[in-house]
Amino acid sequence: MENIWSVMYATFAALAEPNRFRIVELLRAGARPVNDIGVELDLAQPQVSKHLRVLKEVGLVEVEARAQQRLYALDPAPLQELDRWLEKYRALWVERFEQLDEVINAAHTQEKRRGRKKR
Amino acid sequence: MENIWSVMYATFAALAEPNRFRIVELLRAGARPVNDIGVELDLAQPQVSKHLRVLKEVGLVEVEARAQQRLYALDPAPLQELDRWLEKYRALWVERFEQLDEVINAAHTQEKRRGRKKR
DNA sequence: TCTGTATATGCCTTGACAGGAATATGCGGA
DNA sequence: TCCGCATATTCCTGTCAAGGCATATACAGA
Repeated sequence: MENIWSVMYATFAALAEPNRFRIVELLRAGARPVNDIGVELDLAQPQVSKHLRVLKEVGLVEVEARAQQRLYALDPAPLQELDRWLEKYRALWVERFEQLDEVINAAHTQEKRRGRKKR
Repeated sequence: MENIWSVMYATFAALAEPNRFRIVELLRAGARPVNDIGVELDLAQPQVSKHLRVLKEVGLVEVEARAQQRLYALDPAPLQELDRWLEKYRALWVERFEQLDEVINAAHTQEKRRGRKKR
């Protein structure tokens, strides 16, 4: 059995590769056949196919056969997963912002205080 | 000069490694010294140090010296970047949802229509 | 059925990276 | 100053993934 996060690792790995990231960004504008992608991003056709395979395996992309070509379209589902995962972290940067705010206020009031204990 | 996305690739690469991902998840609850992390996640100390180095390089973590130990804390800034990047994609899953909705409605009304052209 | 176009797959080489084990470094206390 | 604890670094090895190139597959049209 697999780790519950394994899907996320795979998604991260897929997006960590610059050319795949570019493909994802490109497909955001709409579906494209393989050759188109290669031309647009200046990649050899076999490499495009291979990258698309990886993207398909993690569910970031889906194919539709259109005569002899394949139309690849972005499937945002894994990105939505990522978004849900980030949810847990949003509180952190809000908190950070408040801390920063506090520091600024402290500076403004020129108030000197001893280092507070961490919670 | 670097690609504007290079920071994102690095963040993705950092999070694609299961043990680093676990470290990030662990640090969400608060800062920890190196040894603590190793014990908690059952990792050898050198590996923890190495993973922390990578996390620090991408800015996901920051260190505070505390006597002879180092307290590692999560820095959510890169995650916030990620969040901002995802912003552009949120519209996609909303759109998907609406398409799905449409399909459901169509099924409910038993309406038969010819395949519409893509926009 | 033969051909050409679009795409997928296989093989090879190379580079990056993770874990393991040994060792170096930094710092506080006696 | 010497020792010990906490952490960082180094070296080694194995694995895996990406690019380049050649080739296989699939399908439409003549």
